[in-house]
Amino acid sequence: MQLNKIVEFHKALGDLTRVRIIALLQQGPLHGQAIAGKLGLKPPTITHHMTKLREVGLIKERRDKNTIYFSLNTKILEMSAKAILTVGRGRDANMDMAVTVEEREEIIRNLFTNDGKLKNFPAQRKKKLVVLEHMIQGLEFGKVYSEKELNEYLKQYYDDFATLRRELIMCQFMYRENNQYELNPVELWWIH
Amino acid sequence: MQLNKIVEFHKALGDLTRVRIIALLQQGPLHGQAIAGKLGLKPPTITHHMTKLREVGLIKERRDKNTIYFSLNTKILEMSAKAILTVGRGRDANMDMAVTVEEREEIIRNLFTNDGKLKNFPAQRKKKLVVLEHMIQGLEFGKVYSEKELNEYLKQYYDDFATLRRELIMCQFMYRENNQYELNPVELWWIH
DNA sequence: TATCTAATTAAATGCTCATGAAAGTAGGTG
DNA sequence: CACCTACTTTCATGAGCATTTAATTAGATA
Repeated sequence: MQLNKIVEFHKALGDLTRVRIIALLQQGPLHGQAIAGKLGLKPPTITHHMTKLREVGLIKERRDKNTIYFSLNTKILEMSAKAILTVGRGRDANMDMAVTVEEREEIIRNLFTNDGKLKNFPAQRKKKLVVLEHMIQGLEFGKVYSEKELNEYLKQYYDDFATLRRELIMCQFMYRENNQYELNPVELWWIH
Repeated sequence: MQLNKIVEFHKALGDLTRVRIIALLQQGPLHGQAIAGKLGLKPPTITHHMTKLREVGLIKERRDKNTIYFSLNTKILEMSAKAILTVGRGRDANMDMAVTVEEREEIIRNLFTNDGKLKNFPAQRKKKLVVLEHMIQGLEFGKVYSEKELNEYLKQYYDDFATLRRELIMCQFMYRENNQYELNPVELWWIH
């Protein structure tokens, strides 16, 4: 898994309020005001924290009338929690250590314009992985994308979105099921 | 594990520099200046981060002349990383291994009056655990109680609240930090 | 002794972020 | 329509913290 993802995950849990929210959601789904009540906090504060937790993929939600029930994405929680145990080791080392932070930054600097557009799609596997991993940062974990949505998203980086889409599947960053696309669990990225 | 400990652990890993240090130490011990060199940072910065990591138990060190070799305490890393997976969970589920539901009900029926008062505090360990677990059901998980608040709460069950308070700590149902009390997550309860 | 190296401390700087008040949005109901 | 409820957005405040420079401590060596 990418170092930044790991950092963001732990940053999300490096706050007492958010850990208490996790503890509450372990018992079952809850809506916002219930959480606020149990923790003695105001609704805006809960919104703020749920946003943080959602950004790292830890929250699933279901809407009923104008009440939103939050629940825990335990799959993501488990994978993210275990990521730190293997960082810098084994297969992971080949991605994150063989490609140093400086190298990664240089690859991205060379292959993307200042506007964030991809200049050309690299053939070299190492660069390809860096580029793909960089572009999917804007995608949400656990969310299902239609092919149209995914095309739109990819087009902001590169006109030949079909190539990008195909590579995302072939390199296991994403998973396709009857024309719907979803990010693969981070675990699978290590296979590279 | 204690909620605050979990937070401190994740706070320690919620920083890119420290995660990079962890990744480096996964490969083997390193001394301070070597870490500084590999990360492109100054020695004081490394000192700062090693202090943070040491505070949550992640660092072992060995001194050779005036060089200090840091290495990773992988045991602590693993336990701390997994703590978030069970926080807030299990309340009733995990206790059952020691005592059956029927047994528990009989113990509570025998030792509490109809008003819910505790008749006397049992010496037998098994009964003691059931009684304590029963009484803390009214406490909020994740909330910090002053000693005064806790005394007030316990007094509703038993006049000798000091005994109850001491036993709650000794049996690991609660955790005390500078005269503030908090419920321990369930996974500690059945250690003893 | 003086000197070199490694690590730490102290102080300053600048950035990140948790919290809540006030105002705004969205969906549902009478 | 007005009204209610649940949630979000914006903004201000204040606390925490990552980083570095300069000075200091500690150990080893010649």
